[in-house]
Amino acid sequence: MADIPDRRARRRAETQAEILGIALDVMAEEGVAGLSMATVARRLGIRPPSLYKYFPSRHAVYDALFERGQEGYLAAVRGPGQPGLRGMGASLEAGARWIMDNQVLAQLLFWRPVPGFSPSPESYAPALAIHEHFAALIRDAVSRGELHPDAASEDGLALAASLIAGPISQQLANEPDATYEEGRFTRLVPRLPAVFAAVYPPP
Amino acid sequence: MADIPDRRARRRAETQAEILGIALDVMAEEGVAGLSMATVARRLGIRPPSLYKYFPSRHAVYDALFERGQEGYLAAVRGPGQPGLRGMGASLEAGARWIMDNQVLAQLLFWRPVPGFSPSPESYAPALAIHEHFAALIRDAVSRGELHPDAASEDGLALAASLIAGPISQQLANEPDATYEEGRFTRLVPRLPAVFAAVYPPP
DNA sequence: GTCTATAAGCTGATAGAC
DNA sequence: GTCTATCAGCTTATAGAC
Repeated sequence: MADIPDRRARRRAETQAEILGIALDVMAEEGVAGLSMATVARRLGIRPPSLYKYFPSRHAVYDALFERGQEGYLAAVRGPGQPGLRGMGASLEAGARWIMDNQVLAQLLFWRPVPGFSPSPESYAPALAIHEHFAALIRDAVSRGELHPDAASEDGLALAASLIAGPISQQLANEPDATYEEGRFTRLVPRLPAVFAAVYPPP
Repeated sequence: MADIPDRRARRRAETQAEILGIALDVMAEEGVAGLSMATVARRLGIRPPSLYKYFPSRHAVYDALFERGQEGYLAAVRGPGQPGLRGMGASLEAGARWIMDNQVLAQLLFWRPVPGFSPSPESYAPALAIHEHFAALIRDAVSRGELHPDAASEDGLALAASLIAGPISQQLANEPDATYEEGRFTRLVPRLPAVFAAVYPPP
């Protein structure tokens, strides 16, 4: 008998995951801000009121997607697991690929397309881990003598974040349908470590 | 008698401009995608149907704003009118300031926040002039021996566009309320010509 | 947990009198 | 050119029966 609540919780979690998947589909078709609870309910095959048993509001759906997105992006940039400047390049490329494969989530994470929605602190937490991941890679590259120590300064980190945001932002806005390989701007991503090293050459 | 149609046309153009101004206010408050014709009409003090005498659809309002934005941004980057690498820096800074001062228009221009809206070819035309403006500045810097000739290649232009898009995108998403001077990312803009020159040093 | 029913209000857009 | 009236439909969200 004790496992029945577990099964219920599992079913519930599965339904919630299904709802988030449908929500992503709707956002891909109608725009990130065009998410409608009624549309999601229709596609899931339930009535709109029943949806509110799983998510108390539309914003709660956005918040869950925001968290899922942050965790997906964090996992992507952590994936390569190589050290130093080479590791930075691998992380940037993995992150760029994840963004091109998850454009809707990326818009939710990196732009502000939904009026009135701000992520909850819990959902925002992985963003800090992402920042720390790149900071650690840069510190590692500095200690290996691949970069000038100033690269690990606040300005250096801001520049690194901007270097990756640039091509990604251009690609999403101008050629959203291109693959990572085809993209006129994603093609620049492998060059970014060299750009960064040119700005902060080792002493 | 012949001037009466002119006066009518002028009044009409004034009303249209007023409508676009109100639309910008609404978008600033409700999000770019949250523009509502009824809200604009209410604030202008007319009934919603009357609005359709000035703009045939909601998309037409977006299109007019898109064009106004492109022209404003073009005027901003053309403003400095200095040559070479120094001129590139001045244009980038002027463009970044314009964007921070016109964030709603910038979102419409550089992101894709409105599902189903694509600018008409006429409204998109100034974008080509903007591209050509920066291409000419880079060619000029090359001919002055400030940059390697490769800077004027397609990849070089894409990199230049990405270098400016990066800090701007980060600033808008992470610290939209900061001024140009305060911003953690806009602060990087004056360094961008040097970054570009470090990637394409003269031979 | 899902349903019916419904609230309360919004939307973009149009017809036709004045 | 602006108005009233209205269409046809949508929205988020809730109450309460089953």
